[in-house]
Amino acid sequence: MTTPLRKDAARNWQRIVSVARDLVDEGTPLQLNDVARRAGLGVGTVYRHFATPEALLETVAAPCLEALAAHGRQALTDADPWRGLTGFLFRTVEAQVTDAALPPVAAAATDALPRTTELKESLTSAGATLLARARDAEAVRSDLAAADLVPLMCGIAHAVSVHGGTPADRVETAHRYLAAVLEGVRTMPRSV
Amino acid sequence: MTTPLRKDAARNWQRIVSVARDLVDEGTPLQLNDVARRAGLGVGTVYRHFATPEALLETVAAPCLEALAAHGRQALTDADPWRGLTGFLFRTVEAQVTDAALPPVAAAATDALPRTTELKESLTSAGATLLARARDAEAVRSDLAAADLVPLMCGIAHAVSVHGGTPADRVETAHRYLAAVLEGVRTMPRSV
Amino acid sequence: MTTPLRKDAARNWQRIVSVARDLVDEGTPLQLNDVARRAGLGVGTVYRHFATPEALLETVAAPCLEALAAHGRQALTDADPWRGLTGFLFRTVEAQVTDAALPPVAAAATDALPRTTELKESLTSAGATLLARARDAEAVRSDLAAADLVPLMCGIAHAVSVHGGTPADRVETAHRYLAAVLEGVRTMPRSV
Amino acid sequence: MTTPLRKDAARNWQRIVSVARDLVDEGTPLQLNDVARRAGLGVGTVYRHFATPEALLETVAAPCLEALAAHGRQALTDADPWRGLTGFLFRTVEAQVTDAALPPVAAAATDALPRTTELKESLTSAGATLLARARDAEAVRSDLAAADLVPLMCGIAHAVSVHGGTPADRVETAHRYLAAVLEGVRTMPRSV
DNA sequence: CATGAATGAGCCTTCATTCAT
DNA sequence: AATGAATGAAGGCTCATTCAT
Repeated sequence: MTTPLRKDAARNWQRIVSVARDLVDEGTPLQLNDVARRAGLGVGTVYRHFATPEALLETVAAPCLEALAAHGRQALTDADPWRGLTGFLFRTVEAQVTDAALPPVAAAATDALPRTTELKESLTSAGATLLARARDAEAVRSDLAAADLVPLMCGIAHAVSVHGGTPADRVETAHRYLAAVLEGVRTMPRSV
Repeated sequence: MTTPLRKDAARNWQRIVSVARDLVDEGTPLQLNDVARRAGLGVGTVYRHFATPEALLETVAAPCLEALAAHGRQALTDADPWRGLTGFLFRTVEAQVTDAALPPVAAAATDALPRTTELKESLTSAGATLLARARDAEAVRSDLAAADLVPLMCGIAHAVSVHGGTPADRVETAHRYLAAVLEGVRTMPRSV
Repeated sequence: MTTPLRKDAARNWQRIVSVARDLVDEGTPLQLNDVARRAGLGVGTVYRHFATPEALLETVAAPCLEALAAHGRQALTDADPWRGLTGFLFRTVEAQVTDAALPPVAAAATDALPRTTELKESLTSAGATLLARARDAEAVRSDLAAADLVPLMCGIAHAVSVHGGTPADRVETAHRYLAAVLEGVRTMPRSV
Repeated sequence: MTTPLRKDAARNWQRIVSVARDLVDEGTPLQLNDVARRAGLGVGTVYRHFATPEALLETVAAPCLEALAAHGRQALTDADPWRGLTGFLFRTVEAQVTDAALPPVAAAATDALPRTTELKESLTSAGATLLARARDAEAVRSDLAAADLVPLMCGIAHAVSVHGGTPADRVETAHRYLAAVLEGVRTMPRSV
């Protein structure tokens, strides 16, 4: 994709992202100066790699977005449209409540990195296709639009964080909330 | 409740709250210095009345919370438990997407003012009672807990804000999302 | 003019201006943080009084501009138009080479403080009137425009600073340069 | 003079100077990092060729200084000492208001490159000789010293920049100002 | 009670220069 | 010779909060 970094630069890049990951995990707001200090690097180095906190956050979130996108592609091969859609959405909310880097990236209207935009578009389009298939199979009510999927996932993630609890609780809560929403938008009575 | 304010103090209190309301409405972050300047008062005066920005925000949100609480009390008198519950929840989400002061207050784990805690408890308990009645009437699935109501309302409000749109759009979107969730938690065969 | 400052605020204001005066005199660039440190005040205090370095510099320059403006008004009463004009211009260049705060303020296209604009306009208009009188008395060539006076004063001041020398030298050099220019723009052969 | 550069090094040198010329022309401050980026070269390469921004600026200014020096030599051959002197000075101010690289180089008390010092000395000495001849011919007042020529040219250029206007205006203004000064230092009764 | 000046930690960002690759 | 990553001092500015008047 991009020019490969020099070995030492790559090591610093990794160190920065790793420190940022830790900060995100402990709920500390990402501040580039702070990251630099913790990584034992000059501020300038951090700024060279990541022009803004958002760019760094998106980089931290990227692997998880990649994994979701991969899952999205795979879900499209599912023979059962409903199962494909719901499986994808469960994974998505799980990711959102599990990885603190995701919610702000998912909710942001504009992205700092083109790669983030690509990934988000990939996810959006996977969701849209999965939804269209489920609708074609008459498994989903017609008043659920593709444009509602991202907001709903963000909403559920937010609901979970308001609910609180341990990480394990949170995953379980996310499942319950998503199940309720899915129950509300599916066509046929069936068990999830 | 509290010691009545001297007339001039009361006027200042009003002026501060009114300025804060305007700031909230225009999406400006509440800064007490800023409020003081716009109100034509000294910072100290503002601090005397409101120890923190949160306290001021809660004061701004209070009337709306009062109204919701009143509606909650009234909903308890509804002969139809399902209608009572859903009416209350629709009002609640409407308020959240309509008044920018509410979402942060609703989602906060701790309150700056005792009055806010009272009001939130009042709402929570109204919701719990309405839910219990609906469940007793077998209108609602048993896996929806009282502790889920607030998170779900916050989640829907957040989903709406991610979705975006004009204020009117937002109300409509909030209705759709709440309708989906309610559809997912009700017991009876759907009517739409 | 403006609301009188509280006594302590006035003392800080004075201290800031005085520190700034010293910095200007020793040729140090005006930096508000620096001023704050030297004045033993918080940065915020300096920023409260002077929003930008330019505002502070203009404040430092103001007394000198006031004095020039006063001289300008007095020069208008001189019975000899040529003497009025040249006296005013000599004072002006003297000030420019004597007070390091003046050249940047005089050359700036836009001012930070309204008061500065007023003073500069006052000087400009005094110069214009003095020039018009001298021209009416046929003491000055008609191709010297009012709009040339400020540039010429700035130019002479700059020439002097390029020439260098002790402060006393500089005043003398300024006189020589101005004398040459005046010799070039006057109508009648006469000694300055 | 210097060791001849390898062909690629020479190409880089050219590229750097050319980029710097563009930056100067568009009024952008010369920053070596910036130059490197625009030239598609490493910073190190730029630093190898030009140790400081001043050295680069002087290199950019050099051709123009060379041309002036050449004109100075030629002016010495003019049969009319006054015409030789004034022609030289007109050229000089024109260059100063036309080429943004010159004023800072001309006004600097110390040079980064020996070559610059040579060129400036060449110009200074040409001016001194032209002035001496004009004085010998009694075309110029005796109180104008050789050491005044550079300051006066710099002063006029500065006056022009304070006056402002389009490039064409500026040349015309420069002519007027120089004409006034010359008028003030010449011995003969005026013709203009 | 009201005032608003003062505080200063804290964050952001730039850029001249060095030096490992 | 060329590269460009790294450095980190330096400067800019904001804002929540205190406290003398």
